[in-house]
Order: sequence, then C-alpha cells, then structure tokens
Amino acid sequence: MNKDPLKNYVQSLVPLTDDEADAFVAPFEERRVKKKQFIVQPGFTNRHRAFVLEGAFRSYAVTPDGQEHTLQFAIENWWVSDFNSYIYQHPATLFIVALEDSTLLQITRVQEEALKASSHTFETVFRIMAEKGLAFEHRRLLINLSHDAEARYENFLLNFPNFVQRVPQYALASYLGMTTEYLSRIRNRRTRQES
Amino acid sequence: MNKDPLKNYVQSLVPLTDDEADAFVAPFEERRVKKKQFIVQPGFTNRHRAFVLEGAFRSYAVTPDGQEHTLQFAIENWWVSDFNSYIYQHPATLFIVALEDSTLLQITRVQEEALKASSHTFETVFRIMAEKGLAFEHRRLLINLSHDAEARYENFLLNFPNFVQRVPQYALASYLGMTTEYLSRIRNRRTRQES
DNA sequence: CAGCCCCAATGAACCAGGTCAAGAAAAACC
DNA sequence: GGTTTTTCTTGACCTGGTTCATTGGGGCTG
Repeated sequence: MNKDPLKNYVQSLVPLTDDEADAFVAPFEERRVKKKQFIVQPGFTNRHRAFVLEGAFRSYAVTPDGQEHTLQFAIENWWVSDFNSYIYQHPATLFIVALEDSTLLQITRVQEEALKASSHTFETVFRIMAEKGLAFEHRRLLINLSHDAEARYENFLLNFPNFVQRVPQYALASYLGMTTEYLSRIRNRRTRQES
Repeated sequence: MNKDPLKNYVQSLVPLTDDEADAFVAPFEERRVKKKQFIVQPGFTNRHRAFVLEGAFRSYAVTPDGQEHTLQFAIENWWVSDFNSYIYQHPATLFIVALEDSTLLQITRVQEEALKASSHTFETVFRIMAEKGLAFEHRRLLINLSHDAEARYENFLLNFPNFVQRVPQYALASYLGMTTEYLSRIRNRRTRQES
C-alpha cells in the first residue's frame, strides 16, 4: 500500500520529519472503489474523510424535482467528503460517486480526532486544509455570483483543465450551475469561433 | 475595552480556562469605525481578522462593469475579512464597508500566527473556525445552485431573520444573486399573498 | 425643516438560459 | 460485434430574471 502521495501532500502544507509523516498517514486505510459505486449517500452519516490516490469522484445533491447539483469533483491528491455530514457527524445530504475505478486513503472521524489531539503540528495540518478550502470556496462563490454561464465555463477550463476530460459533461454543467443543453451550446459556439 | 463577547465566542468552540481565554483575546485590539467607512479595499492587503463587537459590515466585489456582488454580511459575533487576502497576505479584491457605526476587535496575521504557535488549543480554535466556515459555505453554495431567486430569499429570511432589517435591500439582493428590482418584486408578491 | 440624495417600487421591453422532444453518438455490456 | 443504455447535440419554444427609465419615499445634513 503506497501512501506516498498523501505524505507528499501533507509535507507540502507543513514540513514534517519522516517519522511524523509516517505517524500522520498511519491511520489511513486503503479502499478500492469501482466506477459508479457510491461512497456516501443521503441519510447515512459520512464516517470518513477520503484522499484520492487514483481515480475520480463527484459529490452532488438531488433536489425533490430530481435535478442534480454538483458540489465538488475530486481527482488524485484531492479530498472528498460530505463535509457537513463528516464534521458534524449527522446524516449526509449528498451523494458521492466514483466516476472511474478508484483508490482512496480514508480515515474515520474518531481516528482523525485522535491524530489532531496527539500533535500540535497535525492539528495545524487540518487547520491549513480547512483554511485553504474556505478560501477556495469564497473564490468559487464570487465567480458564481459575478460571471455568466459562458464565463464560468471559461474560468473552469482555465483553472482545472485536467478535470474537463475526466468528468461527464452533464456533471460539469451542474457544477457550473447550468443545464447540459446550455453547456453543449456554449462549447459549440466556442469551437466554431476558434477555427 | 470589553472583550467578553469574543471570550464567550471562543469558549463556545473550545472550553478554555479563564487564563487561557485571557491569553487568547490579549492581542486583539479595539477599533471603532463610522458608517460608510471602509476597512478593506482592493489592492491593499487585508492585514487583520476582525470580530464584530457592535455594528454591521458588508464585504463585496465590484466587477469591471460596475456591478456589486456581496460575499458576506457580519453583525455582532461574526468575523469579517477578505479571507483570501488575509490568509495568503496578498492584495485584497474585496471592499469591506461598515453599514453602521461599529466596533471591532482585530488581530494582525502575525499576531494570530504567534497565538496559534503558542498553544495547541488555540490552534484548535482556528481549525474549528475554518471548518465551520467551510461547512457553511458548502451549504450556501448548494442553496445557490439548487434554488431559484424566491427560494433563496425565503431561505435567507428563515436562517438570518436578524440580518434582514439591518442590511440595505440592494446589498441583500446582490448577496442572493439577483437584482434589487427583482427582490423588490418578490417581497411585494409575498406580502400581498400573506394578507 | 428644507433640500438633497440615496434607496425602494413599479412598468415595459428584452434576453440569457431553461424546457421539452427527438436524434446522433459514444460507451458499456454480454 | 451487435445491442442496450447512457450521454451529447440540436431545434423550437418558453420564462425567470434583467435592464432601463421613472416615480415616490425616507432619512441625513446643514
């Protein structure tokens, strides 16, 4: 079981000794997930925080009228969870599904608490992760509020070019807050203009 | 200078001894701000994290075409900052303005780092603040993606009834992602139906 | 307490983006 | 490798929300 990507990720946030890094990743367990398999579903509490070693995920909500709204994509070196469910340990409202055959490193909330309690430095790691996540969501919110559909798509292309090929278009559309049909038209407009 | 509200706030996140609570709030300085005064402006780095003792604030971005987009409101017991500017210490993109004569408790980024370094427990405080903030923004994002204008307004009324009377309607509209005119129509529709 | 200015309300025309339906094109499956 | 299922595209039409312009209140400020 190769935990190096997670070690490298943590080291990029906070410098750790080799021993510290080993201690940090120790409670994480590998989990393999097949494409289309769900790792979180509404009604069940999301007990793990998961780091993607390989593959791709999508978290989304389904409204009463059946529409899907994508909150997050995650590929290698990203985290996935229904964050509200995970930190408050109450039932999830989101689905999280594998978009490809994938491998995760996951930790339970209880183990995470132990990790944070065991070391000031580990507490710092989680603090920084949350702060960066929060800063990220502020940027996303602002883009959503201030840009029209086409500009949001352009922005996504620019910031996450490596996601575009790996996520289905209807999922991307629902992440960007528009319909599949409209995203299709935007793409069409653009590729026609380019030539 | 009364730092009790901040002490109580911190204690509500993590239990602290009186001495610890005193140490935590020590580096915070009081600042009084008049209505319409700016505490953050684009181009200048946001050097402080501020806790509202009294009054109300609004953070917003202005797009090239002159439209304003409100990211956050803050009243008593809330924090305000251009979070991206504050944590990365690079120039702000937001304005933050006082909606009323207000009093803040503010700490610089450097002092905050010292506070976190001095105590595992204080690090935990900031970790929890960031996590709760992140969970909050996830909920907001989902509402923005999945609800139409009227439902977003209803939702705001329900969750933040005490903000409604204190923020100008054009600011609320831009927070909810609609025009002032449309919010006015929604309110009108609703009050007519109620009677 | 008059005057001004900012803010909310309202109407009419307009448009970005959604909806519905029906094919085309990929994947997935056996 | 053919068939079934899922995703993407395209067209015609529709609507929630915007834009622009005007009028009517408050509430500061002198």
